[in-house]
Amino acid sequence: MKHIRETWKVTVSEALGAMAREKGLDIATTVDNLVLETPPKPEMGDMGFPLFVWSKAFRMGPPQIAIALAERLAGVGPGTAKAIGPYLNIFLDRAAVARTVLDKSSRPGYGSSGSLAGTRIMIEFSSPNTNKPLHLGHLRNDVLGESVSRILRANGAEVLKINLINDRGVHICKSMLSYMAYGGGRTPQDEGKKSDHFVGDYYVKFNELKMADEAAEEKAQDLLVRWEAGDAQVIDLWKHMNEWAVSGIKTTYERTGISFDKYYYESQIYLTGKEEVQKGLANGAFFKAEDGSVRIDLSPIGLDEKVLLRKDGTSIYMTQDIGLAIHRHDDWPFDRLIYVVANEQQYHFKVLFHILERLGYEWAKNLYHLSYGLVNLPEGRMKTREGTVVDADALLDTLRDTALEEIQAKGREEALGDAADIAEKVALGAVHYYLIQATPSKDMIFNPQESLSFNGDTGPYIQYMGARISSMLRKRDKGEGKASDGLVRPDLLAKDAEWELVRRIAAYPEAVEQAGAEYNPAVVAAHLYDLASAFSRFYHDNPILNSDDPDTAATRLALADSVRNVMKHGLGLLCIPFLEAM
RNA sequence: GCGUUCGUAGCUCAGCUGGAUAGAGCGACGGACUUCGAAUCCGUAGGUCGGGGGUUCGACUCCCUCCGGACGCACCA
Repeated sequence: MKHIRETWKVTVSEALGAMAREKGLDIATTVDNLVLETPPKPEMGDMGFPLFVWSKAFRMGPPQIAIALAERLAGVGPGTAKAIGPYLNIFLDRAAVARTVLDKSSRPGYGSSGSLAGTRIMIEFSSPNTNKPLHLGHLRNDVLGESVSRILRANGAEVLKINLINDRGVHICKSMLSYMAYGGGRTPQDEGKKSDHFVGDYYVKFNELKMADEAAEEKAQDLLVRWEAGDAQVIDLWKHMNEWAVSGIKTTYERTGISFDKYYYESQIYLTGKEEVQKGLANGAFFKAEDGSVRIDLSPIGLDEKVLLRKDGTSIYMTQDIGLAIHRHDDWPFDRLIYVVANEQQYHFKVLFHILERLGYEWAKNLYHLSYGLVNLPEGRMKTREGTVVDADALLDTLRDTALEEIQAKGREEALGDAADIAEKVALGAVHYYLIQATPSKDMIFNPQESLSFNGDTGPYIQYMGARISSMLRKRDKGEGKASDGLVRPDLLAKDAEWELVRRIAAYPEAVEQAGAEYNPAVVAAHLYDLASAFSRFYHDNPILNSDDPDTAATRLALADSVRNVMKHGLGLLCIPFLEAM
């Protein structure tokens, strides 16, 4: 489909150029000046060139230009050019296009491309703290990062997914201190709790501790100092609690299908970057302030000053990130490094990227902050202090249970075999789709009930369409219907109803490409929903397996199979399980 | 105060980077199961695209300005 568009762009720009020469006009008629879009209605054609811009130069009305072009291009293909008002629209040869689309889309990798072949992209996401379990906000980060990674890979990029575990700092010490006070040496196993929740509960209990002990905050600070000094007792406890937290978090990753190629631990790298700052001081990128701290003047980007090393020489968050970025580029030279981090840190990244540029790293321009918005609830904002944070595991459990109830209510347990497993996958599809369908940069409201709804723009709806098609194909394979007596005939797909599906299948690879270029999985999500709903309409109105005519049955089943292939591929990119039945 | 960002149907979101009559879903109302799974489908109502200027043949889209929300503006991470 894409090459057809490119061909027509060249054809039309050349025709415009020829027209200009004949009229003795000097007009720049390059392909770049041509806009090609999709007409709002299928009966207007498959693609169209608006001709308004050429009006002045040619001293002709756009409709006249359209007519002149259509005459000039009579007989030129692929398809036919027609003047429709101020537009030159292209009507494709549906049977011919259907033939190639059906052929391509019946192959496994359909939707993948090489548009990013040869590029190495590092992507950092999730980056949890080890003092509490994952919550709804993390789920957005995780599915965004994982999905973008998969989309980039589908476009041919070499991707390295990394996770920076935030395993040190005062917040970690707080849960440790709380455990020292209330834990009594107990383990997650003792209490029968998922280990990250076990740790998180002590972090919450720190609030109680503060009530009981006014010096709690100071003691936490003190614990941090002892940790940095390598105090054996502190380190030992830290290791235990950290392991509990991390292993629990990894369990949730497994549950949601998130994975990483490499883990970085803040405890191991928090001292890096100091040398780099010294180098910057030496070459004049930074300066030493009167109080002895090392700073950078950010006036070139309209900001103030930023401290990079405290007067006592200790480093801060920024220092660490400078060192880490350089370290990573040495480790694995990338063409692009994407940080999937909430939008509240956009200032941090703006400064970080600028600093790296000032330090003279030309690759600094290849750093990108994939900023995403907060997830709120219909009831309002999630607040840690008010205990309104939605725990990721609990949310998935609730949705899974609701889905299971629905399966039971429909009496489909028998047909499914492992109903609990299906319910879990529906829950996952519900959450992931809901989180991914909104534009990443915007804040969003997550409505759990709505996400699980089986009709509307949801994950389960798309899963359901996939299951229905799968069901049909199973029946064909068992010999039901007349399809096996028929031939697949693409010419039967030229009617509006079928063509609607063909063009969506044809456009799918471009959606994947666009999603990759924009780092926006929502593009794929929207495409899948459109496809699913178009298919739903189609099979409601038209018999497929049960067509009386064998050729029609065979052809429509082939079309359904292609729809299914696209869904499978697309849902895979969005971390949503494809279901054969539900 | 400064910076970034968002404001589209009652609610949740799209809108192909400036083009054809601004679209979906939910909710509301009304329809469709002796037929491939009704966890579905169809129809109706609902809009001054936050307000006002400007650029353009053409603006939800670009510029300015005001209003409203969010987030930042640490020697926290």
